Amino acid sequence: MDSRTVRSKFLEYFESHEHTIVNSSPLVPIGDPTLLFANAGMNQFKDYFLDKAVAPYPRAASAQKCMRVSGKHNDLEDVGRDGTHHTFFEMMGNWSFGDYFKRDAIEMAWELVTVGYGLEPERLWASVYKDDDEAERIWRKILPPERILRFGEKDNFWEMAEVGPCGPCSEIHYDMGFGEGKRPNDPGGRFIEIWNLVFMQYFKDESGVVTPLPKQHVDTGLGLERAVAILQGARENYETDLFAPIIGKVEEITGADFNDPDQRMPIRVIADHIRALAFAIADGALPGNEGRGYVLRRLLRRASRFSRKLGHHEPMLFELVAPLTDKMGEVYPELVSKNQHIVRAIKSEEERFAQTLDIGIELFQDLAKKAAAKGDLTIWGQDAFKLYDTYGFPIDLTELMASEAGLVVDHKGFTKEMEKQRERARGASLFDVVRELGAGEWRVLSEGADSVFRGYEKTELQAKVRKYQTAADGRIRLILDETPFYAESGGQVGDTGTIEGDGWTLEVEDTKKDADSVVHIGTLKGSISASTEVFAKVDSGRRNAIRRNHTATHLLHFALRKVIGEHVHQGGSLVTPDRMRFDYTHFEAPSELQLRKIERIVNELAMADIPVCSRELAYREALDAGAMALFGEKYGERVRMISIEPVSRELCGGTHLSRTGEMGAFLIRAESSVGSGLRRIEAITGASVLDWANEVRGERDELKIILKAGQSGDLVEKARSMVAEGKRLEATIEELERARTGDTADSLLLRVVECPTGRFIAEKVSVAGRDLLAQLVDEMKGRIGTGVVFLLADIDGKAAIIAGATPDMVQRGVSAGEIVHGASGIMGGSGGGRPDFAQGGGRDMSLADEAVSWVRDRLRKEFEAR
RNA sequence: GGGGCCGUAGCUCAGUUGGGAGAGCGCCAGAAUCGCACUCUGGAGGCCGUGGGUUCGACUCCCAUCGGCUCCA
Repeated sequence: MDSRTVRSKFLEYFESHEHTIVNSSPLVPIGDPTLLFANAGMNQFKDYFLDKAVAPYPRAASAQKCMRVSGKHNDLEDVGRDGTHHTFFEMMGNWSFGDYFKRDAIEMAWELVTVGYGLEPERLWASVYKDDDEAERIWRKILPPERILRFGEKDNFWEMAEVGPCGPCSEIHYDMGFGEGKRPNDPGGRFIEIWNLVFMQYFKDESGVVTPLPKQHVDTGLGLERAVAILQGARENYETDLFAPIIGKVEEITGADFNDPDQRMPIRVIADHIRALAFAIADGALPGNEGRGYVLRRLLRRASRFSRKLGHHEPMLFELVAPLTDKMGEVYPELVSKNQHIVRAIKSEEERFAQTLDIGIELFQDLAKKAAAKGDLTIWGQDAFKLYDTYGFPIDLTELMASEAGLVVDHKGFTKEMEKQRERARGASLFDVVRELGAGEWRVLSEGADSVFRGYEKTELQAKVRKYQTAADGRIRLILDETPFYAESGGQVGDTGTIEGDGWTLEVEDTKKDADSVVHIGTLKGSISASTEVFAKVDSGRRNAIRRNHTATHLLHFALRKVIGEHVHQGGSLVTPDRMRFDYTHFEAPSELQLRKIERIVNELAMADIPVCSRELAYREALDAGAMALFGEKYGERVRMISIEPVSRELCGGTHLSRTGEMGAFLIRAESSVGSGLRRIEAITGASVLDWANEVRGERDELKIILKAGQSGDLVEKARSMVAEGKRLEATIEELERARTGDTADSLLLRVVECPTGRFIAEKVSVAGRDLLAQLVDEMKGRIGTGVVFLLADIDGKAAIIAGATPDMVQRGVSAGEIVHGASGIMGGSGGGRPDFAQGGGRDMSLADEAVSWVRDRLRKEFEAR
């Protein structure tokens, strides 16, 4: 049975049992900051279990893309060591939202496993939580009692977090028939857990007290890779049809052999990581240096290191995208549509890593040389850590290179440094959590459904207050039964406006979403009374500006694809009343010409004054109609499609114009790079364009006046000639200064003081700059042949002092530095330098003569002494 | 979110207690050649990322900011 059949059998089975089949949510979760990547089938249903939202269907089933690379579920280090751990995998599951419970869940699972998948019942075992008699009773009707086992919290009790829904679970285990172990949960690999059924029936509060939930849910998980391995009789997950094409390609490129025990682990790692990378990138993530991007970077580097272990030093991971896409592209079409993007992202990251390695190797060789010079055979932990921490050079590579050079790495020191680094990061992140606390209790004023959004039709309406609370910063958070306020979502900022009640007004400064509720946040004038009737009014001028910018993003999206190419996809956007920001996938900066073209297309579409239609329909129906769904965005069953025919159909919950003509005008203000493969356009519409034009016009008019270009004069030509003139003048001044310095030099020659053992000049001169003074000192040194030159000049009200001594004088012990030091000290400054050339300065020019005469006295004495 | 490192000529980089901005490659011109390459000679090209501060004086020290790399969360 191939993997596709395993997956489709699962979904078809539950579909035939009244389950709604739900698409996998993207790996990159939006609207859940607690999660780096989707890591379980239930992620997208979390709000239903937490009772924050009502499930639109009583039962559901899905095959969910998952990644476990950080946090509680971190399988990264185990990947490759055995045949069962993965960073990326698919989790199949079925759910009941307050519908069926233990009996149906167990019976359906059993039927699918034995009848649907045809596993021998004799090889199956069940486990239940030690206190769950109900589950055991149900199993007893299916299995002999000796194959039903009870386990404690560790194996058979599930909780979402420290606080939240929890409950016992029951697992189905399969006896592989080989390997060690006598019964499930024994080490040795003979028994494999294939399906975990979680029965959510309790709620655990802060103090650890467990109370029954009003509604009982079921959450199950059956790992696809594991199921496929069992059904194909494979010894491990990597020997199934899911991985075979990828491994085949690795063998082809590197010449390695998966059956060679030494090469098995590297190949597993590569095959696993490429799947995680490709799927994550397809869902909108990119390798980078923080957050989920950083996880991807680490995955890629780990895979790349292992490909080097196989003796392959060129980028190769990107070539594995093709076999993966062939295998899974039909089920996950994003692999196909983003193919080019995925390949390029991976390839460029591989190249970047190669560069990092090159730099690291050089640094390592420096270290090795230094160690050798000291006769020390150790690479110290601090150095190894610096190599790792600052330059990203992998520690295992440092160790490898060290042993090749006959050196040892101070492993203890390295771990110590690493631990220090962890402590720092932990200490810092704890701080954040504290700040989140401190919001007051909710005060409930009326019961019933809340936050029905009316903002598509109206900007003001009569409403009822449901509840409110005081936030930590003293602002009020308020929820209505229905509202015209749009809550921040899909890049569009929240509305502002007012909510007026009986004797009070809330100035709404921001509107946000909490699960399905619309929270109005603002400052309160007066105090909220018991009467719940209010009048809610959105700042409609601001809203209109937002609508213009939002519709513009859709048109821009179209124009970008038309001018730059179909591979362009929206990566994210920000829509505010003042401007819009649009991130898109592309690998190089568009040319000025392309940008002008894009701008023109959007403006032409605005001038064509096309109607903007919105329609609510089923998600699948919308996709069939060719609507563009953005990756990274979570969609419900019913979606809103915004269409501007014939150029644009997008799923979007935002507020839009009714006709494109209302946009007025569209202007691109900036185009820049956000990161590799992602670029950003910032643009404005409507009156903002006029404001911009006026600003530019104002500047132009001012320039005309300043440059005296007149009404008809050519501003550019004028500016050009002025700059040229400026350059010419600078050159002339420099020449004149130099000539004057020359003159000064001539006249200084007349002021040379002759002593029996040499001569010197100590004078106050007038030059324009410090560098000219230095030149003059050099010049004079040359002219007097042997002796000392001391010059002082007024530069911007402060004294610049420079002295020089000819080499023979230096040999005789004269120090220009000491002279400058003394002279500058007199003038309230300081200075120093080399014996042959020194400079300094003073604050008080009125002491110049005093300083000069001090120098003369000192030099006279020195010359007499020698 | 918390650290570390780096921003100097078109490119790769040097710049040693704060004291006159450098090298190699590339570019331009000249010499040599029938011509090209090599070679030799000369030259152009720098707000030392940006903005503050300390100082007589900052590429150098301090603070902020922007950009790149990197580690931890």
